[in-house]
Amino acid sequence: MATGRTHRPATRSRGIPEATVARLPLYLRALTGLSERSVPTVSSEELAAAAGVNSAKLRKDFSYLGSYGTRGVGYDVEYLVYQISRELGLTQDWPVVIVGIGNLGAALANYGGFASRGFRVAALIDADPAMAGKPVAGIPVQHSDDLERIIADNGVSIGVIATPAGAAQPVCDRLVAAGVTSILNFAPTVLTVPDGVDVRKVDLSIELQILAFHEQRKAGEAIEAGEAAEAAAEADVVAVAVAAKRRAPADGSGSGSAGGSGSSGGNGKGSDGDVPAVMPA
Amino acid sequence: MATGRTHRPATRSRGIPEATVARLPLYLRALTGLSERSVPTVSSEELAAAAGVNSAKLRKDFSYLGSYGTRGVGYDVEYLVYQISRELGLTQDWPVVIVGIGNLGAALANYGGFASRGFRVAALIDADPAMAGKPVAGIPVQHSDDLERIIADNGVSIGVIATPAGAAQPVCDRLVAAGVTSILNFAPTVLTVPDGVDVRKVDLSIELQILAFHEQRKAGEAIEAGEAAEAAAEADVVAVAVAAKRRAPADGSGSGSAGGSGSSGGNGKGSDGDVPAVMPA
DNA sequence: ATGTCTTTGTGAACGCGTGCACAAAGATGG
DNA sequence: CCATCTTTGTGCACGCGTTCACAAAGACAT
Ligand SMILES: NC(=O)c1ccc[n+]([C@@H]2O[C@H](COP(=O)([O-])OP(=O)(O)OC[C@H]3O[C@@H](n4cnc5c(N)ncnc54)[C@H](O)[C@@H]3O)[C@@H](O)[C@H]2O)c1
Ligand SMILES: NC(=O)c1ccc[n+]([C@@H]2O[C@H](COP(=O)([O-])OP(=O)(O)OC[C@H]3O[C@@H](n4cnc5c(N)ncnc54)[C@H](O)[C@@H]3O)[C@@H](O)[C@H]2O)c1
Repeated sequence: MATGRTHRPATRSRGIPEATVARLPLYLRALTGLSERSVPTVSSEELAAAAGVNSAKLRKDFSYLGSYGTRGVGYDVEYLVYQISRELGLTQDWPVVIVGIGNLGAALANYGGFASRGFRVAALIDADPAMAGKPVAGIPVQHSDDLERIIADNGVSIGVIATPAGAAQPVCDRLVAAGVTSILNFAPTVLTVPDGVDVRKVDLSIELQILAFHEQRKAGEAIEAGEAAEAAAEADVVAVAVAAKRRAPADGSGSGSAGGSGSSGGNGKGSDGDVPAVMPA
Repeated sequence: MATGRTHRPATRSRGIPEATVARLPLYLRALTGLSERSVPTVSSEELAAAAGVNSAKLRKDFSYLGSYGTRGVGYDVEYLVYQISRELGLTQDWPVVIVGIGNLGAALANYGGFASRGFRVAALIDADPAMAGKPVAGIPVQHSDDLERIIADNGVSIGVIATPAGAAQPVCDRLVAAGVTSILNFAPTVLTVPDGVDVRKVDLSIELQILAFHEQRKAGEAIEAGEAAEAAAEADVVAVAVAAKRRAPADGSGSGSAGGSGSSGGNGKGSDGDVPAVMPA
């Protein structure tokens, strides 16, 4: 998940909670799908299922936008699509620049989902002189010397950074100085920006590490359970039916549906008994 | 940020809060930087600044791992690097498969940051027969017919999905059936998985929409302020002319009241004054 | 040994987000 | 017009996450 705003301790922006804002695009996507299939109305229950959220949460989210539903019927799909689009600012055109046209930057430039919702790739910028003029996804790459002019000429307020980590902060500073007030950062660095500028980051490495944490925990629990259950013979399974032997540690607590997990941890490795490289004092 | 776990209402995994787990990679990155510069110890204040978080939060995060600091001194960098790595499961090897080797998948395969921390690209999988055998980032692409065998042979438990949206759920199902229990999804779809399987998603489109929301809000506020202050000269909040002609309808309603529905959008503009395609009844 | 100074670890308060549960609103049928 | 049935909108309670603030722990100097 690309998470992480910077600064702004959850300022209830115009009355709409941040968590709600983050879900609106999800609803919008589900609604667009319904719209294409000409479904006229949808209930909170159905839409919530399509978006993968709780229906009460969805209703509360919509309540922040106003009362757009009809009791006993549900929500008018087209109308809701319009309202959410307007709320998110998608009824206007957002020129975007991508800085750093390498592997990732090029993939982003080629991404069709960009233009689909009000976003338009206004320019591609790279520091490599050899790339200047070369077209990527039909758009000629421009040299970063012209960054300020490009931002100004196109009225760009959203910038995407796909440069190496070391270049990210300097590029960010230039973008901000040139007038950009929203940045989507793919480089693995913490960007520092002045107040009034929003930064969101997408960090593949962090996502994988979070998954690894849970994966390790799952494997650990499985082993614990397995050993407790007396040297289960199912030692080196990997494929077997995933949650088949689900052992739910029955954590006891009532509310949280828990959801631990069983399942085979992939690597049945044994070599993890490493020792701290350095002791603390 | 790539956000979004699926299911699991924040089950305090092994006592470590989910929010803390999500920050550990951030700390680890900062610590690695210090380690490379041979800094022996670091205070919570310094490290927190480097990671872009509050120092109290950082100390509380570390307290979940144990008492690894020394009062009056700070934390031993090397020791902390090891502890966090171990906690995240990075001391072991995690074979990963990438499914869908298109623009994005190829960029991911080429991503160096992958191997840096215990993650190893075990295989690249694509449904296009024309791609089979072709090397991408030095690794030959394999056909998706062999998906199950590849997962099993390599003991893969983490899968990355970079296929078109339509193929994501079927691919996900096959991965899970084959034994994968953690999935990082780049396709713009809500994946449904059985209990015990973790899904995280990276959704560029959602990130942009969230930025657009705030961008619109900023523009609206700037105008409000400007008008209220009567052509005040302090217009240069950050980016002066950015989207200067937007006119947020300033819905006025306080919290919840939900009352003032009417008030038709205040955009007196000509061109962008779209009208709801359908009214709600 | 004692005092001072730095920094950790955490108790406690607070606010946000979530989900339950239900009254009210409105559709639908007779 | 009334009864019934569906579904919204939201009051409320609860738990997680964040932050403040401070006592305790230990380093270091004298
Ligand atoms: N490739 C991925 O899948 C992936 C995944 C996650 C994160 N990332 C991160 O995204 C960033 C880009 O990754 P990549 O694989 O595309 O790298 P890359 O080396 O292929 O591309 C980087 C590009 O940035 C350009 N560049 C360098 N300095 C610049 C500057 N100051 N101004 C403008 N352009 C500049 C380079 O000329 C190059 O074209 C890196 O920070 C990487 O860590 C990449
Ligand atoms: N390119 C981006 O920057 C970007 C950004 C955000 C999200 N995405 C999403 O990532 C996904 C991939 O984007 P892309 O630009 O690389 O698309 P792409 O069309 O270039 O690549 C898709 C690849 O998936 C393969 N594929 C299709 N069905 C498959 C199946 N059933 N099993 C295995 N492989 C299959 C195709 O052969 C193709 O090689 C899309 O869902 C897209 O929306 C892409």
